[in-house]
Amino acid sequence: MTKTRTASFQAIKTEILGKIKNGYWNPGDIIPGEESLAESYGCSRVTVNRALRELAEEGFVERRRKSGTRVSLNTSRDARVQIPIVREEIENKGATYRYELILNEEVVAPTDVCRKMNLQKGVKALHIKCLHLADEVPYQFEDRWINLDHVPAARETDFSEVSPNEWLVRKEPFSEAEHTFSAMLADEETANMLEIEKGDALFVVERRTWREKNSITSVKLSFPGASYKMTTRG
Amino acid sequence: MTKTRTASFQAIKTEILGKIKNGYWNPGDIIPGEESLAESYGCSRVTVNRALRELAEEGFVERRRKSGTRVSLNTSRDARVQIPIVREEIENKGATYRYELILNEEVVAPTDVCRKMNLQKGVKALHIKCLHLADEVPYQFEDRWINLDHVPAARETDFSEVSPNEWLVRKEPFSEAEHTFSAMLADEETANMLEIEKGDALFVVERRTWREKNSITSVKLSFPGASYKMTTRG
DNA sequence: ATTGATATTATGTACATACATAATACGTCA
DNA sequence: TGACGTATTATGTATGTACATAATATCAAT
Repeated sequence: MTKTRTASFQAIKTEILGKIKNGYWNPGDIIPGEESLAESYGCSRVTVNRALRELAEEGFVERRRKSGTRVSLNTSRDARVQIPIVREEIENKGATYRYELILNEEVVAPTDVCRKMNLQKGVKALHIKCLHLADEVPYQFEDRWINLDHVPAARETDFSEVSPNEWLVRKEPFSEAEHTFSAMLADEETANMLEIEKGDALFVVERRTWREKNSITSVKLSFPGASYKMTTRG
Repeated sequence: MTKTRTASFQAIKTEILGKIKNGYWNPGDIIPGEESLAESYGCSRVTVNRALRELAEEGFVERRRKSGTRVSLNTSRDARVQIPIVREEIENKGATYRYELILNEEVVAPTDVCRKMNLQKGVKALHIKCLHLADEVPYQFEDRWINLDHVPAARETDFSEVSPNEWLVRKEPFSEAEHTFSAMLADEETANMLEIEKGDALFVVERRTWREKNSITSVKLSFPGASYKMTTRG
């Protein structure tokens, strides 16, 4: 058992993580208790506790009272994806952002939208279509529905100036969201908008947004598959 | 300022999060210091510290010494994606998993693979292609390269029995990975393998795996875009 | 044997306290 | 005015202590 000089929870974290990564402890193995680790690292149990707690949050170990701490069996991988605001994504690439409103009307929501947004059948909702361009090249086509019951202010908003996404982010900053990624072939409308061929590949992100169980918006974002990639960090 | 009865860091977390979500504190606002919160919640500063620290980790607030804690401007959204092992993904759907090895040869890696895996030009690597089926229907086509310098044991492994992914997960459980998602059109080989048409949409996950800066493997996983969706939790 | 009460144990949380550290504010000196 | 050192301040971390809680182990009663 190696002994470290300093006794910071960070150092202990990396120390333990190292032993996990280099196979000193294998998946499924039980690692020593907090008390005993504290002693061998020459620090208090609380410090070891924090190190182990964070390692558990990060998925390296699993902890159970009475049983102890064991190295995770690590069956699935967790990846964090950052889903930026289009404008920032484009500007970060050094390109000029432009936004174009295509459609903005209050209509009865179709069945699939009602289902996704938990709407009563026959209820009207705000339907918005718009296009985001990078250096005048179509970058993302957005097809959105907004629940007017929970976001009535959307009715009086001029979406030819602000994109609905940025408006909503400011209006409902801390809503919950679910994202779905998929690939599909471009239909005629989307192809026209993105200036690609019908039948080209699309990378599609669908996002549903809620605030305290109340559906706020549902949006389908289409990217030209040939040029778009989404990468995880870490 | 509402006063909670119990003084647990969890309760304080939800209390503060509530005030952020319902707009009592807006993005950019500074929230009271730990000391003052501790007093108003009737607990110690350490407890408030933990609540705020976790809120910061979760992205709701940003903290800086001396300046204090402020509500995040929340410009981009973070989503966590779970990338499961194919076999488990299929079995969790209640389908029967089958695996088929298509190709397994040690050859000179092409330029793009060398670049991705940081290999010397002209170096040999292990090239594996295989297919994962759910109830005998092709589900995922896998095209993988393994760095034999860092995983020499792969040379003597019989990949007709174990899939390379599962073998690697057991061999190198805590490696780092980078994932890239994209959409493309199926080429002839992939279409044949997945029993779809050439030109159909593919959802593609590319994963590069490292262990302490050493490239281990690089894999391209292709799913029929029409049937595959990947969804985030939380 | 099965059940149920009880002891044991490892982790989980809380607190008072102390010191560390980063960033800002401020006042002095040139 | 501007540069630089110092005080101030809010967060960051560490420790000893205490009690809470969940899960297992143990043992007695039926």
